[in-house]
Amino acid sequence: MTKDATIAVAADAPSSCRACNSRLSGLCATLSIEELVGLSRYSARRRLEPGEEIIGQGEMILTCGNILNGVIKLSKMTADGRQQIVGLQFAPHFLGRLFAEQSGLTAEAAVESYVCSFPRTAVHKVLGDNPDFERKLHEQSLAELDQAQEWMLTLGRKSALEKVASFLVLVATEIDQRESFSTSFDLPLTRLDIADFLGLTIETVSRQLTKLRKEKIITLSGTRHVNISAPKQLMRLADNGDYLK
Amino acid sequence: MTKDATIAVAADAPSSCRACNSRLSGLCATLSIEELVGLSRYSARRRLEPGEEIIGQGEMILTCGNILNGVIKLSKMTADGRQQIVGLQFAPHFLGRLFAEQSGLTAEAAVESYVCSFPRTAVHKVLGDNPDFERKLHEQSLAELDQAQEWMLTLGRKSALEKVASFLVLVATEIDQRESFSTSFDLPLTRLDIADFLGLTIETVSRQLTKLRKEKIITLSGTRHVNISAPKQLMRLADNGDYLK
DNA sequence: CGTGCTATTGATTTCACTCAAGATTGGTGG
DNA sequence: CCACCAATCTTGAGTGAAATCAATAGCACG
Repeated sequence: MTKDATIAVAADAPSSCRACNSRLSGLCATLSIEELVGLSRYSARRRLEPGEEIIGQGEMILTCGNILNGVIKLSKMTADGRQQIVGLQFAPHFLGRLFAEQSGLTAEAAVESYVCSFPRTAVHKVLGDNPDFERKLHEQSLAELDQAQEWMLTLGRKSALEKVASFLVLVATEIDQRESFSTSFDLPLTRLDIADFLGLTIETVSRQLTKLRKEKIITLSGTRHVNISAPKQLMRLADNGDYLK
Repeated sequence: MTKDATIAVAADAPSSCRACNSRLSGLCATLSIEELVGLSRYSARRRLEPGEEIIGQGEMILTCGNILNGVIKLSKMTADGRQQIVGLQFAPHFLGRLFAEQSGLTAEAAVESYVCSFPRTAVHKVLGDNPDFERKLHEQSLAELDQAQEWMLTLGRKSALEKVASFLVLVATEIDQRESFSTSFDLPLTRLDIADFLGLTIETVSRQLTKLRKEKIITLSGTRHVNISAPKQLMRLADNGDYLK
């Protein structure tokens, strides 16, 4: 293939992919133009309402895809209905287990979200041909494992106040791809979701937020918007709360 | 290569690999004889005392390897010294992050253990050449993620009694490669380790074990040996404890 | 057999949960 | 535009499960 041909083909990148963050920094960055075109033939952009389910615990996995925008929560339930959120996924995360038949957890939109989804089989094909793709996917899985293990420390060993601080730091870090730490943002979760993520009750979450507000570490406007006025203190509290009781 | 040559080479499998479970069902099952011979040149069998550290949180990752025997605990600590065990690894699990420079956690032997370790660089070489190897490693990472997420549910939403039951079920399931559920085994962890795994204190762990003993679900001999007399009840309790208060 | 470590048991405290009102909020229709 | 409504969130009072503090008991080692 000549250099000119390459440029000509590059111009043929699917229009929907050109402005996409997954193409820039996500999984799609590992794809050739040909693979991208091939995949995009089967792709579907989908809008998800808050609370709308992508897949339920125990269901067959038929699709996978990139988060374009929004926040997806992954959760598990006990037999008697207690719920735990085991992961929050932000753009441009790739969703979907390519090697499993059944989903071990429920994935649903926490807020209005957009995903670019593919049939599992189409992605499977790329996986065999493109080692970079599998590598990137593998690295993403390992990053997810790191986050899960970090969160185990939070769930098992931190106080309620530290848990809420840890949650705010997590959201501040992940909510906006363009910033490494946002000091002003809307919470992507309701109080109930936050409680299910932290292993607490909504009342306890509310009390800890009030405490952070009274300590002038954050300000709240409405029920969703957070301003972090003392990021350093919040981060210290998230790691271990011994400087403030 | 002729068939005879293949057989001749097969006979040349390193003697230390012939009886090894990793070769049978672990990561080494994906290696060719040549790769196996190549790697085994750099491999070292190492004995670990209980409590002996393989790598500490924040240290450089220089080696990786298979667990031949024993149990390795992975843990994290907060700035002020609270500890959480974030994973237990049994044979023939492969240990070591091949894509990270620094370890995010501490890995140490819970009981006397044997590992077959390699320089990271040697394994990295195989990784580039052998897609099956990366696939297997990736699948192992995903299994680890599943376990971590399952444990998040345990940490966040289960009572102390349910947590201890969940731990016993986990050990019964993993301790012996030859059995899918052992009803008689030695605990690989001290009470302190169990507490650090479950996000509890040693006193609470002890009280819950006593409760299980009094309910005739388990019997204890000495401080380490457990007999599960009512596996069904224990499993029910591990999922959710509403049948026994 | 001590001796030291690990585990159990008991008494008390504390933090987060439960139960119970209210207060905001944001959405809807008069 | 404003009043009302349902849902979500906050606050308060009391309870309870697990933590803490404090002995005691069991076990494994020399």
